[in-house]
Amino acid sequence: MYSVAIEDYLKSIWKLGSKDVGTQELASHLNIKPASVTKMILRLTEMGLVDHTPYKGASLTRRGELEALSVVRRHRLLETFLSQTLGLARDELHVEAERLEHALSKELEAAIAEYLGNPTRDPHGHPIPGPNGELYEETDLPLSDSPINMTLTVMQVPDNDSNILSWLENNNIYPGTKLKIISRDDFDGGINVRIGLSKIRISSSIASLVKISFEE
Amino acid sequence: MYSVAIEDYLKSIWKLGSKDVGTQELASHLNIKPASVTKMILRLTEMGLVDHTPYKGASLTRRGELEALSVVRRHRLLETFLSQTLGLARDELHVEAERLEHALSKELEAAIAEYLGNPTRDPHGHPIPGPNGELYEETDLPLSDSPINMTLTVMQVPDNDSNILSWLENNNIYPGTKLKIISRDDFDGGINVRIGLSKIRISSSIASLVKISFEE
DNA sequence: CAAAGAGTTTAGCCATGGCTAAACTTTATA
DNA sequence: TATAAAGTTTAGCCATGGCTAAACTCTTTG
Repeated sequence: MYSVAIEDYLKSIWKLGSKDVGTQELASHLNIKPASVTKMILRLTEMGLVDHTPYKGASLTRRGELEALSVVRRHRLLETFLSQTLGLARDELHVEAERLEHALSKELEAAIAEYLGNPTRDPHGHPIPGPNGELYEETDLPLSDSPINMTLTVMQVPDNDSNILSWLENNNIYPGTKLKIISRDDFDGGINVRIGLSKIRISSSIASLVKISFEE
Repeated sequence: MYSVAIEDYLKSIWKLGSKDVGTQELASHLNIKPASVTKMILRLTEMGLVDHTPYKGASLTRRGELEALSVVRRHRLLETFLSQTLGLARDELHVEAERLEHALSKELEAAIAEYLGNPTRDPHGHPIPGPNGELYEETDLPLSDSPINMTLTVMQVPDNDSNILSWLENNNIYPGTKLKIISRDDFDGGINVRIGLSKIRISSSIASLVKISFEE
């Protein structure tokens, strides 16, 4: 079993993409100083969880990736569980899962998954990796890049910013919401959207965090 | 927020009673060497959580006691929650709660307590301290010291030994079970008990871990 | 009541995972 | 293309919380 710190590093590298991740980028994501990151990356490399090219960046090995997926699975199962059982609001889930994920045994993970009926999405719409790291193909697209005048279904909202989340919630934007882009403001990429009867404006930075699909 | 290690020390001292706890006793309870315990006890004393008399032992200050009760509350709420929601067996609960208890926020603790209807006993029958450390008077008595030929109600079983727990469970002994002591073996304190239609023998060491009441 | 034994503490070591300051690479720019 | 800026690494420090070996204190017992 890996330490909390190690699990957090792997999860962060995973979230920051499949490319080589820079020391600084990782450091700011983890709220840690770059020098500390370098040191830990060396240890993770030693452990075979990460590949590191000095001055270039780090990426997960297959083993590291599987471990990261396991952490992500626990996190998203916990969010789903806390939402279902306790009815926590979408913007409270992340923080709680963030700590509990490190204390979840394989057995409890399995019991929760079964209780929930092996869900494939968490309450933010994020895909939940399978018990062996299986992750289905993502086809959801950023709202910011979506075509105008089509009915879109919100599939994913961000999980880690409770301000954004409660703003979205207050505007009835969450997985399942149907909406239509009416127009796009060329100067800054903001979009004007119709949801049911109301019209709202969504800034481009937020629109890029919301993912949609065209499916019914 | 205190570290996992500190929370474990406080909980252990609390469990080992209100008297001064010796270094060795604490060490074996925590699976740690005595020298390490001494060092930590000094730190806890520094922090005002423990009173320590060199070569005598340590006991909790009021602040330390409140913190210990908070950990115990989280542990027992979690056991109750995992039992209710996921239906985990009584002998699986302890191990899981043992790790989760350190990752539970005040908010989640409150949400769980409310969901459960503010229970006062966990699935092993142990009293759950209130949110401010309130603990009601214990009146349950060890089965080993109980009178013969009276109908007794099992109130508490141990939580930390899954072997004993599953043995008890297999013999239908858990909180709520009615039983009657038929006779006591003088040579070793073992007792013979009737539960429903069956008769079984319970060794004195196990009988001392089961607590009963005379109430209906 | 002195010495052995049991229990406790001290001293000093180690791994983990942070930090700052300084050195070193790489990249971008004048 | 030399140099400044930006990013990365190294060196060395610290706290936490373990460990062993040795010293110390208390209690027990011959």
